[in-house]
Amino acid sequence: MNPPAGSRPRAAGRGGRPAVLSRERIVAAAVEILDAEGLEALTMRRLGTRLDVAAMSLYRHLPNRDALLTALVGHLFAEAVAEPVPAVPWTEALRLFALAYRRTLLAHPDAVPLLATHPVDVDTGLTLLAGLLERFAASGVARQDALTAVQSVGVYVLGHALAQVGRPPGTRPAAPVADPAVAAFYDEWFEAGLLAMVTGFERRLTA
Amino acid sequence: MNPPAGSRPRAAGRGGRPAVLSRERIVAAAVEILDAEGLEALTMRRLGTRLDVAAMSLYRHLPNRDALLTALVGHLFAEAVAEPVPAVPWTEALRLFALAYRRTLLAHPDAVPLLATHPVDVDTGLTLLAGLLERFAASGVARQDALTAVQSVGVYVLGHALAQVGRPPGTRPAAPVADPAVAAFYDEWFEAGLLAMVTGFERRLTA
DNA sequence: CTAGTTTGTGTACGACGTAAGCTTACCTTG
DNA sequence: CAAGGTAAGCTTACGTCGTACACAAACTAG
Repeated sequence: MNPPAGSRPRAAGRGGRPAVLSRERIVAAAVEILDAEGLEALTMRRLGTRLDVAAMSLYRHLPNRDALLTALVGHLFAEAVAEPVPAVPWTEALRLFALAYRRTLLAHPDAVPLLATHPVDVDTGLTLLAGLLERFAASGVARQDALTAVQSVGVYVLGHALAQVGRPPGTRPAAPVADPAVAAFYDEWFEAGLLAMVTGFERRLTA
Repeated sequence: MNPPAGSRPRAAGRGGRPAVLSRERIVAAAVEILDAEGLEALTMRRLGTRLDVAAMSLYRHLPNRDALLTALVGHLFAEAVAEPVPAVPWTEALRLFALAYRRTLLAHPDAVPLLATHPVDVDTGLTLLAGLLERFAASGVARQDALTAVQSVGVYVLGHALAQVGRPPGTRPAAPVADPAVAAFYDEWFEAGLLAMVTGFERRLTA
């Protein structure tokens, strides 16, 4: 999926010093730091060190730290909904979306507050969700109603993940909630809320 | 509700310099700064200035900034669910909770990311929601099911508010979304998701 | 070789959270 | 009233953060 290590992203423009950095490389390194050490460790200097580069060099590719976080959010959201949507009824597709989104969020617990704070660009989001929206269209559900259902579920998944990964203060290790009983509790709660919402929409949107 | 301005919170202990500060006064000032100038402006120095006090004085009442934010969250959540719960069926009480919670969140848009990041202490939260939970009990709904429903709705409300107040970068004024068409869009979306969830739970929890 | 262009670097500034020790203003005891 | 105790607020200082600005390096085109 990546070019062989050692190759360099060739700029489109003509001359100039060859770039050792790129937006993607920066974002990927940011995700690694985030997963390994948490949000507080994700500073420009630390990220520079990780990439063997001065902190200021990052600003050639991103206008500021907030843009980095936004890019990171987009990256993770794309990862979450990357799988193609199978040809199933929209209720099932909606469930699959919720599960995949949640799986990604829980795989990157320290990113969840970022998803909450830096909303995914709406146009980008809708493009990524085109496959899902098509399942609604295939059943004759109006686009507006489909958007409402998808957004509502998305918002529920994010909110639920926030509740699950939220720790009192800055408890770092951010234990992956090794305790299986706790995990089961959240799983069941998640399922119940999701089921309620999906069946609620199903009743409303099917004639 | 407040003692006449000028009175000072008398400490319980014996001697000592009279306190001009108190946790409540600090939290109240923090809310004012947050509403007027946003989260970024809510620094310890700025808060000190607002209270005519050195920044370090705040640390006599709070261990660190994060504790301030947590206290602020608790304050707002309590404000949100302060109203007594009327003797209505749980489906209606659940709707009322959702509306009141959302109203508070939208009244303090810059606090929404904080609510997302600093979870309300669960025991405190359940105490504040006792009236609501009692409506479920009155209909014979098991406590566990009631908790699931309430938490699910709470999570949905918060997630929805995040989506509504979330701005691209650090767009400050944080316009109260003066545009009524935009507000109506979010209102309708909110209602649709809430209705789906409540009716979904209703079908499951009523024999 | 020279000029042009892009990328990475070094230095520096202002703001932040907050640790440590000092001062102030009250109460109690004599 | 004087002396001591004690809690609240203040001053100073440190380390870290994001990032502005001017410069050096590494390439391509002529």
